[in-house]
Amino acid sequence: MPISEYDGTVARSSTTSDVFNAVAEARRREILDTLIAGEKAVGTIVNDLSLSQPQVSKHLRVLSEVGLVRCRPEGRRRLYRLEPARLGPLHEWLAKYEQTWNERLDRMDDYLKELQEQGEQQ
Amino acid sequence: MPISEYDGTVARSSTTSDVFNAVAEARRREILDTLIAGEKAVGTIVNDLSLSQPQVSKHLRVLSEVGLVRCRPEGRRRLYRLEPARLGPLHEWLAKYEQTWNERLDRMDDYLKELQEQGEQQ
DNA sequence: CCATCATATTCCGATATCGGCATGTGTCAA
DNA sequence: TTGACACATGCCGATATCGGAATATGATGG
Repeated sequence: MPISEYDGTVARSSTTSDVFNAVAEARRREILDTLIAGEKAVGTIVNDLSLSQPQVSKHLRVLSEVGLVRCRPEGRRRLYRLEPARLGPLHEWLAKYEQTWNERLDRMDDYLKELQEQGEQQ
Repeated sequence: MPISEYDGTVARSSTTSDVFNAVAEARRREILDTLIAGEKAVGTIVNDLSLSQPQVSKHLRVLSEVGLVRCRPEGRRRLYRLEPARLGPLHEWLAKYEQTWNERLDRMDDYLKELQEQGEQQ
């Protein structure tokens, strides 16, 4: 008799721990958006976005864990600010597609340039 | 007595239905990545990424639903191709942060241009 | 030291999500 | 028409995730 039978199921890996998933939640994006204006206290975010305080704290925690925001205590408040550099992975991933994205436009551009050069030669 | 008591819980909205969440899954990103090379059949993706066939089909379904890929039947196979334009929302959202991101570099750039123009004037 | 304000954390139920497995559907070839 | 191939779908269990409510922590002012 084996010590343990085969389970047949697979453990899901935690997903909240990377930038892509952190940003996948609409509320978290809203929080990031509101932080573009600058450093804000939790209470300010709660008011601006009409979310519950625990909700905001939890989302800020997720954002902190992936480094998208940083915290600075000021008196009894905590000011959160954006760390936009951490969007790097997203940006880099997306960059691969922008080339594909623009390929048609690029080809069109090349074609137009070709026409133009021919015109100049004649 | 009320017809129904208050539940106290809140229904979660489906998340897989927007581009951000579609792209949040690592496997789905891999699938998209492998499609940059061009149109591929499901079986090809299965081989290239060493995933199970149903897994790939399901992920392709999610990607289809948000328009990130499109399907074309060819014989008994189905060829999927990228629809990079659908990454627009992601790109636009990110664009807001690249400005913040590059602010320092931009200021540096402005400073250099200023120096250069002064040099040309003299 | 105590009351209060600001925020974080914990507990909970409902639901979404993922992967494996089995099966359905559709197309081709003999 | 039948069988094989390519893919899609349905069902399942385990787990992740979200929001609400209550509570814990921590700083401040009197």
